[in-house]
Amino acid sequence: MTKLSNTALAVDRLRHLVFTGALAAGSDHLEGELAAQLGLSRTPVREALLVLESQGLVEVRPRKGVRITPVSPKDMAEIYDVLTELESLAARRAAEAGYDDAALEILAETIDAMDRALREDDRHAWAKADDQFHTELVRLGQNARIEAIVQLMADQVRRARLVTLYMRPAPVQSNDDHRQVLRAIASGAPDKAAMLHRAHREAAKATLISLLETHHLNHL
Amino acid sequence: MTKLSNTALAVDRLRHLVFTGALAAGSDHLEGELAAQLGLSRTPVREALLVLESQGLVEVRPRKGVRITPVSPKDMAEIYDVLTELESLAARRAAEAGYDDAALEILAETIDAMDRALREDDRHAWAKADDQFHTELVRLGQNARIEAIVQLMADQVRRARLVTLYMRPAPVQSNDDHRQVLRAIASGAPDKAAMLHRAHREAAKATLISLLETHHLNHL
DNA sequence: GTATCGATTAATGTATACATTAATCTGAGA
DNA sequence: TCTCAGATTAATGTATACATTAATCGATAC
Repeated sequence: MTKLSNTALAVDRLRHLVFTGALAAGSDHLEGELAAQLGLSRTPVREALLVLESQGLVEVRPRKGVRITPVSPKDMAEIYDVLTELESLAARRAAEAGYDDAALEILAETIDAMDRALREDDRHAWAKADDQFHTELVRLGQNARIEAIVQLMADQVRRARLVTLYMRPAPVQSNDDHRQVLRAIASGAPDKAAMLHRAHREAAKATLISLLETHHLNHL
Repeated sequence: MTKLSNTALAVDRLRHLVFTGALAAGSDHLEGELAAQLGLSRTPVREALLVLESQGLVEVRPRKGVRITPVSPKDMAEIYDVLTELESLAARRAAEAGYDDAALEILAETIDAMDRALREDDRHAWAKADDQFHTELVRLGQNARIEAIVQLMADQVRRARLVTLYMRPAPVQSNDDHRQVLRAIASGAPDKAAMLHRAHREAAKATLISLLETHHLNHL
């Protein structure tokens, strides 16, 4: 196991604190306090905060502390729009690439895992498998920039899901959507794959936004 | 004029050095040397390099110096694919927004500037106005994340244009494309605006890639 | 009572000294 | 001659001391 630099370590641990909600959205924190909390000097913590800022997770506001960036319903709409466009292109490119069943094995497995999670009513396992489907789909699209951007956007969605995961009925439709997208890719139908995936993301966007608005969740 | 921090200053100056080619693509540089060159200590330079790394302009490679990230034709294809998707959505959203002529004034002006530049055969002025069109288009799309991502991708394109700007015939078609996109937005035709802009970007991608390949420009 | 100017202070910004590390060099032994 | 262990070294990584700055508090003048 190769040793991490303290900066990399600080990035990991701060990300974890944000994603678990230990550092709440909208809250402010001083560099010195965060450094003390992590048992490091300010230098690696400052560097970590710059990285997290470029990932959109915090805002460094001189003399006011770093703020954990809150995400509003409008932000979520923006994020889903980006995901919709870029993942749909990835689905198209994956279908164009002519992958055989072996190459699509991982994608198929994520759908199986989602089915299993749904049967056992394990939402966390479902969310994890759902993430893996989207990650693998984008990987198959063979565009490193799309992979990186989608990863950033997915991070933000994950923060919202902390709150919403248990609020809605079992996401049966998603599993079905994924299966259809996989079929379109396997059969080499780019337009169909793109269109199906677009519909999948647009439906997810509508569901999430209305959930956030209904529950008055204005900053996650 | 509000004073910049040395970190922000280092970001600006290093970006400038990269965009002018003073720091060549693929070249390696030590933190200490860059700091000396800028007349700063290593601390703000290190911080600036982290920012530039998140922008995809450099890669920090411990003990080997920071490398100015080279951009290959494959990279350019990736970049254009991202631009195509996100800008086309922006064009669609701009058309949906129902802007009046006053709100579209800036966009129209950039096209006039492109026409003028073309008449005077001033390629730099043309490129600048072209950038402004795309920036303004995306602004009208009202998605801050798309604005940020497009800005990053456009930065990379700018590096390639350093080399290619004078290699090809006068870009007459672009001005016409822009005018058509503007018309579609002004007349509130989202599908048409998106489709026209997509075609515009796809044509630009094809032109650039073939130019790079013809001239064997494998890392810019 | 209020507004403004200045002192105070608490935070970030910066330089620097030092620790750590991985690449290179060197020399002894096979 | 080749290999490998250890020393050397040149770079980055980290802590810390100090400089700078903007917010706050308070005193004074109106």
